[in-house]
Amino acid sequence: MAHVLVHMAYHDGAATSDTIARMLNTNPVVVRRTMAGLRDRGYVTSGKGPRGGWRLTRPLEDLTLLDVHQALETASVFTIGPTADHAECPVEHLANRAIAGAMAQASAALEAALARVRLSDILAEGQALRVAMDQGRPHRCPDTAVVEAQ
Amino acid sequence: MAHVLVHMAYHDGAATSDTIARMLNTNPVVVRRTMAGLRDRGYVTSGKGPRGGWRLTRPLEDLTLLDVHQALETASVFTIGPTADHAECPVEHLANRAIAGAMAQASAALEAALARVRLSDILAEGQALRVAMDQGRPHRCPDTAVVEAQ
DNA sequence: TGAAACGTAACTTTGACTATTACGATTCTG
DNA sequence: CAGAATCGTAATAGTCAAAGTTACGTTTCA
Repeated sequence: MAHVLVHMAYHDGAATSDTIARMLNTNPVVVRRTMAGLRDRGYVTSGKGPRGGWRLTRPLEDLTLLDVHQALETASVFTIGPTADHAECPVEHLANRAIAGAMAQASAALEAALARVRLSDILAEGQALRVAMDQGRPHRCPDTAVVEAQ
Repeated sequence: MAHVLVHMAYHDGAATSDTIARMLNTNPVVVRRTMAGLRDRGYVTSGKGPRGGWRLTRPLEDLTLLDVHQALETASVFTIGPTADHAECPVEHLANRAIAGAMAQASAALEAALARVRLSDILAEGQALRVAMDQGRPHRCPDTAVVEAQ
């Protein structure tokens, strides 16, 4: 999604779910479901009807990867974690607490790292690319020429 | 598994896959598959035949949660991560790099936190429990009386 | 020798996530 | 106003990896 938001910033007009779906090799309904999280937080707006679609409400400087992540987050970020096989076993309890503590530290580190990256920073490492996009020269995702065309 | 290893340390003789499976509410084959990772690293040994089963090869002081985690790790620890929808889109490339960087930092934090916890530390917070276990008074996982019995 | 264990391949089940279909509601344009 | 373009969302189906099962071979002890 970060990828999509960057494209949107350099794209005139709204981006339809259909267009974005092609960018992500997925389906417009999935895009709507996903973008809904961003809309709930006010980062984008959606419009119906012709000329409708999705628009950024703020510059890329004002969005961090953490913002995006939290807007989309559904479940835990980790594939591991404490279990509840025997909730009453005191050994398991203590083990779970130790593991949860480690995960909390990792989680905090992840959020801090994501918060450090503004979406505008993403292009910073690709100077040539940024210049091209600032000048309106269309950049295209392969196989989705539609996206930046128009 | 950390939970199981602690139990094993206070348990005379070997623990069979079947016994461990009951502790985890799972199946002996799954236990063997999982314990294999620990055996490969030399943290436990397995024996066949009567009196066979799993045994710790070292005291809990010499095992950290990181050791256990790395022994069992199969895939990524994260449920999120960079995609490869359009490998050739430079914007996606840069976005992926930024995300991968954040994940690497979180991953390092997780490993550091896990490394700080020795399995012997797990019982440290439950003094009364530790004393009971040190004195050989059987502690039992509910529904798995078998485990510490004998 | 026979029962107790592990080792492992093969197959099945489960569950979460993704994709699809369908249809209603809204909005723009001519 | 008609009609097409879009989003919103419920319901259903598909996908895939992890977990669970079954089956059977091998080893080891008494």
